[in-house]
Amino acid sequence: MTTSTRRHGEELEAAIRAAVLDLVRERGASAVTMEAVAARARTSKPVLYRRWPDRAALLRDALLAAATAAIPHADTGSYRGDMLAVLHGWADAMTGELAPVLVAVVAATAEDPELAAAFRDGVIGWRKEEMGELIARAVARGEVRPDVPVHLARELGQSLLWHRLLVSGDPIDDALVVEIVDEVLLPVVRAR
Amino acid sequence: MTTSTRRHGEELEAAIRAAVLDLVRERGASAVTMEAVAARARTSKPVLYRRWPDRAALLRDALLAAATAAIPHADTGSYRGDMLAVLHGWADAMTGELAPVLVAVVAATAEDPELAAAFRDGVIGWRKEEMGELIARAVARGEVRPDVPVHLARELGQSLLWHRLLVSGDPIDDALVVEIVDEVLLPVVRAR
DNA sequence: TCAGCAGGAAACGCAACCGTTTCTTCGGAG
DNA sequence: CTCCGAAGAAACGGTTGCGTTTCCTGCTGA
Repeated sequence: MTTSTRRHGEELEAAIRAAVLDLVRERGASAVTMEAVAARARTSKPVLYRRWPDRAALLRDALLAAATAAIPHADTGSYRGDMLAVLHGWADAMTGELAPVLVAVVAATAEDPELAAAFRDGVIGWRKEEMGELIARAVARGEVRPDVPVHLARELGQSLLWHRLLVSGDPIDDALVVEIVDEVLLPVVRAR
Repeated sequence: MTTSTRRHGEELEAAIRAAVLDLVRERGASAVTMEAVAARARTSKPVLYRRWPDRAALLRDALLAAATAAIPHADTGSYRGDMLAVLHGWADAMTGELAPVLVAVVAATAEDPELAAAFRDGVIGWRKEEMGELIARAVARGEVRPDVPVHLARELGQSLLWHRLLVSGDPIDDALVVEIVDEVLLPVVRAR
């Protein structure tokens, strides 16, 4: 039985963060009230306030932790393989359980400058570096022209996926990823 | 003096919608309370409730009206010219006074399915058609290969701009638009 | 083993905002 | 000119969520 055992430290915190994400998924970020989180995690408000100064900090922490875990990496040996792997990773995140969380992060960004800064420095900044290295490897292998506009190439594939997730609402699937790589990324990146 | 004149009908409604947008810009969508809107528009709550059933409806209405007005069109006679015009239009919207409003629309979409549907059917759907026609004209002129993946090509440029506005926070300017057209759109669309 | 820290339950006062009601006053249509 | 509908001011009760406090209890680590 896990029931009625009093949780501590790391275990308790994980349960709280999970409760936040559950609420985001089921009823949106506005449903993440201190009361609701405490109830959902079967704990109490003072426990929350002992760890996070206020509601915004808790939401920020839980969302960022989840988003960070979602970033895909790849080093398959070819540009096409790397890009397929990375974009499949994003597509999975954007179609699975994490999708509402990713949407919520961006939405919350609009009203929480601190979250915006952390998200862009941490999550997005890290992703930029990964993509930069991926492209550098491809250039070194001669698969990608050396004068490719890196700042565009490294966000092109993800942009299309984010656009569908956030703006158009159009479906995302594996066929789309392949199409993006073969019809968009390769032509852009190929020597002319 | 405009002061102390009692406004009516269309004029009053416009002032209310403007008040909503002002609040969104200055203090975020969560600051759009019925009290705040009434105060800002120098009117009273019953006036609001006479026109909109609740807070969500008012916000939805004001945001959608503003977003709809932002959609750029173009028919310059060339694919490159059309795309430059359309993307410059978006870039202007995303860097000017409308930027926080566009962000707020997408953010609000996450918690208001009715707004999401209206935004995607209306604003985005309309844009898709415009872009489809733009591409069809370009195909007819022989500037674009006939087997171009239209569903990708028509959202490619905008995706990069939306991604910067919503996700990465990276700057948007006219040089970027030119680069997108010349380095991304043209290579993708050109006969191979 | 036992002291004390941290978890958990309950209730608190407070503030904000909802949507409504009442009443007064302006101004536009006939 | 006058009448009626709409504008505007003010206050209402009700709800919700904040962040805090108090108190008890069980787990953990010395």
